[in-house]
Amino acid sequence: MSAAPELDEVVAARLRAGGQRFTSGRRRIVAVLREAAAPLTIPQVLAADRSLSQSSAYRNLAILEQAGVVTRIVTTDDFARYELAEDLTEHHHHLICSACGDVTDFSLRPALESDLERALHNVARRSSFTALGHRLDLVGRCQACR
Amino acid sequence: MSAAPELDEVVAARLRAGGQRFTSGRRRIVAVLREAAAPLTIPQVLAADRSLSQSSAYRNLAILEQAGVVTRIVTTDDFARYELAEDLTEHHHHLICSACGDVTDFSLRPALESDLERALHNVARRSSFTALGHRLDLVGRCQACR
DNA sequence: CTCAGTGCAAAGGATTTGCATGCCG
DNA sequence: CGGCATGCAAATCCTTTGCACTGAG
Repeated sequence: MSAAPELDEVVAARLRAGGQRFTSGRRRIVAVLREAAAPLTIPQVLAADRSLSQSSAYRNLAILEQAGVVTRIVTTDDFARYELAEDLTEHHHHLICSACGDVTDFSLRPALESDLERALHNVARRSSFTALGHRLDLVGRCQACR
Repeated sequence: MSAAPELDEVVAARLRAGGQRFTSGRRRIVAVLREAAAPLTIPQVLAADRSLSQSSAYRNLAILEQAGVVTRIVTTDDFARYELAEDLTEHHHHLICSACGDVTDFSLRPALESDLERALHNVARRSSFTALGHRLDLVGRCQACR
């Protein structure tokens, strides 16, 4: 056991709000994602905790996503990746390798970030969209795929 | 409106550069994408031009992507979407509906856009990544999905 | 003629689902 | 006890591929 006992509480609360339980399988998934430095594919999640079963992992990640606990991202390969929701960690962006689909995190200068935020708010207001958030990815080649 | 005959020439040139031909099937796909206001799924492309066959559409879009003529994007649903490459149109961003996966285009104030560009360049330089471009999406709900 | 491009049908593969069983509340 | 969660295996469905044929050069 380690850090952030509060994370578990927030997660439990969000699940409860959706009429869902914070079962041990879901707990283990959240634990894996918390330790990860970047979004993980489901095979990676399964590899990180062999006691998880594939179908339950898929099912539980879908439920955790609905509960607003995790976010699903899709890059260039055939695997979806999951990470903890931004408000459970910190706002950040992704460096995506266009060759292998792998992902690394990065952040922007706060000043620029808030300019961006403001501009996007205006865009959303002018459109018929209800904005929920934004996503900024830097696309390139990772060292391995260079 | 009519036409940009020059678009065809650029496309032909890029295909030739990769040792590929600009066949009629590929020509029809490019025509469909040129008319579209937003990225299209392959079913949408096929519906727009019934003379296209599914497997060739998949194959040709993959080839057009390699040739740098189109870009493949993935949103939240199960369908990949394609649009003409940015340098064949104009740099723009996407409003993505998190419910149905549909996409609309938008642009940013040029000043902000270039600040962003600069910042991302720095990020890339500091990482072990070779930057190829960036992607900024606004995620929300479209009018239809609420 | 040759070989890339095409279309059909069948295969591939990540993700989803049916069903019987186990466990939390 | 009742119902949701789980795990296995089978089904789903977008996408890819094998193969025979056609057409451009």
